[in-house]
Amino acid sequence: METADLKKAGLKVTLPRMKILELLEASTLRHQSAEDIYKALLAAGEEIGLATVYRVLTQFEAAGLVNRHHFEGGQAVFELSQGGHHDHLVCVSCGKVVEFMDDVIEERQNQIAEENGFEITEHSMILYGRCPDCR
Amino acid sequence: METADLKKAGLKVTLPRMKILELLEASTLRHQSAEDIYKALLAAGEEIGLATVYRVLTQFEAAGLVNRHHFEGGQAVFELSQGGHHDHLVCVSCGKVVEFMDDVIEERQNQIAEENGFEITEHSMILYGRCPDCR
DNA sequence: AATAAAAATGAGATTCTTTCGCATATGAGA
DNA sequence: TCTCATATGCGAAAGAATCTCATTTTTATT
Repeated sequence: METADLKKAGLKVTLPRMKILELLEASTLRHQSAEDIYKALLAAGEEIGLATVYRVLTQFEAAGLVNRHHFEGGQAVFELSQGGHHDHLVCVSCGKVVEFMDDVIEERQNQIAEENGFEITEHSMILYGRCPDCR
Repeated sequence: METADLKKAGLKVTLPRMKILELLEASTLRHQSAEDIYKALLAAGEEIGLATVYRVLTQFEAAGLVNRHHFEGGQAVFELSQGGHHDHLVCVSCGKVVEFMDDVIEERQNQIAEENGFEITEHSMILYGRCPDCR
């Protein structure tokens, strides 16, 4: 991913946007809050305001570059939207996040929506528990 | 449900707690925010503070009397926890909420948790879309 | 029924996350 | 390089939920 992706998304190529995109790509943590990203940028010597981080992430989300999730407890987290749709397993103890995708569940969801006459726009499915390391 | 349920839950029988419980039972809306409840109480002539509403709902949740859900966009909503576990279909247009329960999905969730070595404590599954009336 | 101790309430202050407003700075095209 | 639309940074503001603490209400006891 690079500047071309920003242009393609109809976004001007600005320094904050590039830096945030780079950080998302370089980071080992796939799920980060706006504040995490803000602090990481600060630590890297980039002086980008928190409001800008929020704004840019929201734009990235609208452009389909990132996804936003509301895991329980406070801040939203953002992840680069590479690799298609998936759901999450979140460790309530250490915060580890595992992504998964299950066709059976996806299919049942559609079926349930249909049975109720709903036209699904999106869904949020998060399993909370204790990961192997924390049990 | 009545005062006995409060005692059973280890909660003193106070006027705010009784009124809130009554309201939850009497209301046609099964999913309400703390503020909704606060306003409904006000409208009914009960002078119960918002902080108390939050406190009481949190206690009810801990006691298993109500469930709290974070649908997207703002406030948490609360529902009387009668009728066992279920998930939700939420209309993004009118806010209507439909409850559902699917054994296939529940089973797959457990399986996925197991495959990943997780011990599930809870889960949140919400399908967003447009309901029949809003399509 | 009266009383004392423990617990709950109300009001406002406070925290936390996110957004907004506006003056200044920056990027893209001429 | 110049111009203009757009983006940024900062502080203010909004929204949701919690906390503090003086006061009131319960419950248990007499």
